[in-house]
Amino acid sequence: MTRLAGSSKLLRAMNASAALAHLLEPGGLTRADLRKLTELSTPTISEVLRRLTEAGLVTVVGHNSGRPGPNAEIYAANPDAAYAAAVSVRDIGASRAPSVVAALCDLTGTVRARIERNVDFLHTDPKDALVEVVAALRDEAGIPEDGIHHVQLGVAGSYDSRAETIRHVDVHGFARPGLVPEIAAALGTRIGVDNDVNLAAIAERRRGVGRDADGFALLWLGQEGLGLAIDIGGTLMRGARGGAGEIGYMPLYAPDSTHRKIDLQDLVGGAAVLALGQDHGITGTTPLEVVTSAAADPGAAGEFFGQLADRISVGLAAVIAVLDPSLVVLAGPVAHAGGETLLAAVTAAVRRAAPLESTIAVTSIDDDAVLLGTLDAGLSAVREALIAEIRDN
Amino acid sequence: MTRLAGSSKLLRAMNASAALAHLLEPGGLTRADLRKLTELSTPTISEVLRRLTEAGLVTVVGHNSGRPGPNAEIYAANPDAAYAAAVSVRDIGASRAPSVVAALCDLTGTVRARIERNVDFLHTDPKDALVEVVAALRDEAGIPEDGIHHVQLGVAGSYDSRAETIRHVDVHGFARPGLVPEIAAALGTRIGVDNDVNLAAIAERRRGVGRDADGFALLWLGQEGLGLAIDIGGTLMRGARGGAGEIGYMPLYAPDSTHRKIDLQDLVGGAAVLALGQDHGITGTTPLEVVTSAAADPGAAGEFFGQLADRISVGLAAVIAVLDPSLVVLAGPVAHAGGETLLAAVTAAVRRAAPLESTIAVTSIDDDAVLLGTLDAGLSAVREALIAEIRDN
DNA sequence: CTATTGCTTAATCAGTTTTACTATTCTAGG
DNA sequence: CCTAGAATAGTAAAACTGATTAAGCAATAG
Repeated sequence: MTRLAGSSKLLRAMNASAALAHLLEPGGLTRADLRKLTELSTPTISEVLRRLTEAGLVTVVGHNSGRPGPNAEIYAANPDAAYAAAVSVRDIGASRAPSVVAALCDLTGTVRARIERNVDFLHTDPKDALVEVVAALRDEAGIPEDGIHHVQLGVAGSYDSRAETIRHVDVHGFARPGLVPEIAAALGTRIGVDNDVNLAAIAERRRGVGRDADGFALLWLGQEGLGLAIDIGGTLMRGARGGAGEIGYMPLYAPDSTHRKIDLQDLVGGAAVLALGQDHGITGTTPLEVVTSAAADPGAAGEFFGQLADRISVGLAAVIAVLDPSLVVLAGPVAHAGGETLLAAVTAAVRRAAPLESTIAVTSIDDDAVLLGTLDAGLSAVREALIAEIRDN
Repeated sequence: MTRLAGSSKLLRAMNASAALAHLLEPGGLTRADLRKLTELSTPTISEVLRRLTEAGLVTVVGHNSGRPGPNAEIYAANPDAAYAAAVSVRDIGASRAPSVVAALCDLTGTVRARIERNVDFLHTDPKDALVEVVAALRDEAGIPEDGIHHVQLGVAGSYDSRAETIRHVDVHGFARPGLVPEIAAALGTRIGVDNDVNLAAIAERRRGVGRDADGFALLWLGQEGLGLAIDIGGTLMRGARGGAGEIGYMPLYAPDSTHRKIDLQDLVGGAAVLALGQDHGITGTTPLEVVTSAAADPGAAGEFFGQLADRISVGLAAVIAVLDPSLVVLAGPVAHAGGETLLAAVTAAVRRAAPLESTIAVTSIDDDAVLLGTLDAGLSAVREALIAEIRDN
């Protein structure tokens, strides 16, 4: 419970930070709106807005009209008060996609720059690449040297925030201990790192099917591996060492020793999907191609989807039993390509395996979910930093 | 982030509630201690203590001495300011234990009364039984009619706090929708309901091996079923409908159709433990007896423990992959009886199945963990209610 | 022109802190 | 053993900060 104590200074800081928090939400607010939201009196709201405006965090963005009396001023957070950068790094592997995708947005979330790079991390130090990419973003958006407050990094691995170390990562050079503080020092900004699947879940929470859920589990079916993100009321469960959701390594029960030990990755990882597709005579040289062509002709690929769904339901059943999520989201390239056909098959398979109370859905994000989520995470970090700064300045 | 806003009234309430929160912790505090803890000035501390004392929430419990100057007064929460009652209801099933165990404690956590009943719920309405038990507790402790602020109920089922309904419960009469509000009305107190395994985890967090963990998963191996509780930094994950941790229903992967569908309950539930024991020629007519006699002669029962541990590791592997807990606690009668022998076997089995980073431990609570946890939960509820009451009176 | 609304100014109020002071108790020195 | 001095506990008064209430002025729709 609240153990904050203090004097009138604390009060002022709290009121300013409460107002700023409301102003950071999209859509402008008049003094009257803020009055209702914060339950503060008019003079106090004026005073708070005066200070926030002086600090450059808030600006007048318009005027009300159409009602009697003077036109009320509409305030909103100043878009240029701070910027957040997002960098998504991935193993190129089977797909031929760029290995670095990055974007920059202002305080209102508007994307100001977006670039793609094909960095060869075998011959480039991650720190140098990061610095170069962030500088390029700044150039493209035309933003001053110190404009970026936070750089958020997304990687296909688990991030141990306590040890500040990235683990289980395939991209060369990123597992080096001490890398993250080095990058932070080189960039001169705050830095956040998170698992790509977690970041996709953040995007799903803010713009996708997870928007109104009180919590959900997101199963990521990627070209290579698979992953899980757990959202509880908007916050992600990361586990003791950032390893929560690393279900690819989950061993499966073998009733007797005649079956070799297999894990979930062997069942629904990219290689397994590719092999399953070939068994069913479906064309394609990557998992994504296989599922895409199967989804194009669901009639012929019914058997394929059925078996794939059965395998997916093995993992989902464990997740549902442990977490009881109200919603399960299927995401990642394979799930996106499978679409409604895959969804129907998985729903049926899970219902067969266990009494199902969770809703299952497919991601509704068509753009690069990981990048969008990384941006969202970076933006949240910037906003919280601003609010905290106001609160305990 | 903090969106609280208000005027000096809020400040006073916050300061009072912060002080009360500190005073509710065990051990008395002087004004000087509170000064350091809250960073408030001496006059303010005096004022806050004056108000809290007037409200009867705080009393002087002693005087400092041995240092120069006047003897400082030592303040602490008044034990008799409020009481919490805990009632643990269980299905008698194979064990012959009482079906209702209840206790009452004061605000400092001292147990003032404890009773056991063997209520036949086939012929008694839960509401009537609850009212009777709580009245008996009050009598035994000699506490006035309105002294009990909160009654906490523990049941072997999942509690959906949104629907105020108990699900998956074996005890007759408790699944009836609307029961919980009825009980609350009949008792005239606040009421809390939770799953027995969750409550055992609360006890483990406050008095057991989970004390210093930043999070843990508790696997409950009971006489009948099994369950899981997930503690994240002191708060429990309950899932969308209170069904998180209902891993008994978790279906297991069957690589081909020759194996019938089985779930985890079939593998490590009480009946399975009993059967496994009999297969290995271990004496005993209940799961607890089997494990107890096996643990008495670990040399002869090595094979039994090995196979049991293999089965347990199936469930644990899924839990660890999904949650990445820093600690896994084995609890419940079977685990308690298995002790260090079982622990060693399970640790070995899990290590074989998956790269293990989580520590595994056996519960360190010898008393009725569920009842203790229920008391703890009730006490926390009372304390938070008092703090909140002060805060926004 | 009037009613209504937006916003500011002045006066008041509540709560905390600073400063000053008194009272109490231990320690040290005679 | 007694007493002076130092350190600490707690209170009282005054000053300070920030919020609210009340009053008033300006702007605008109808």
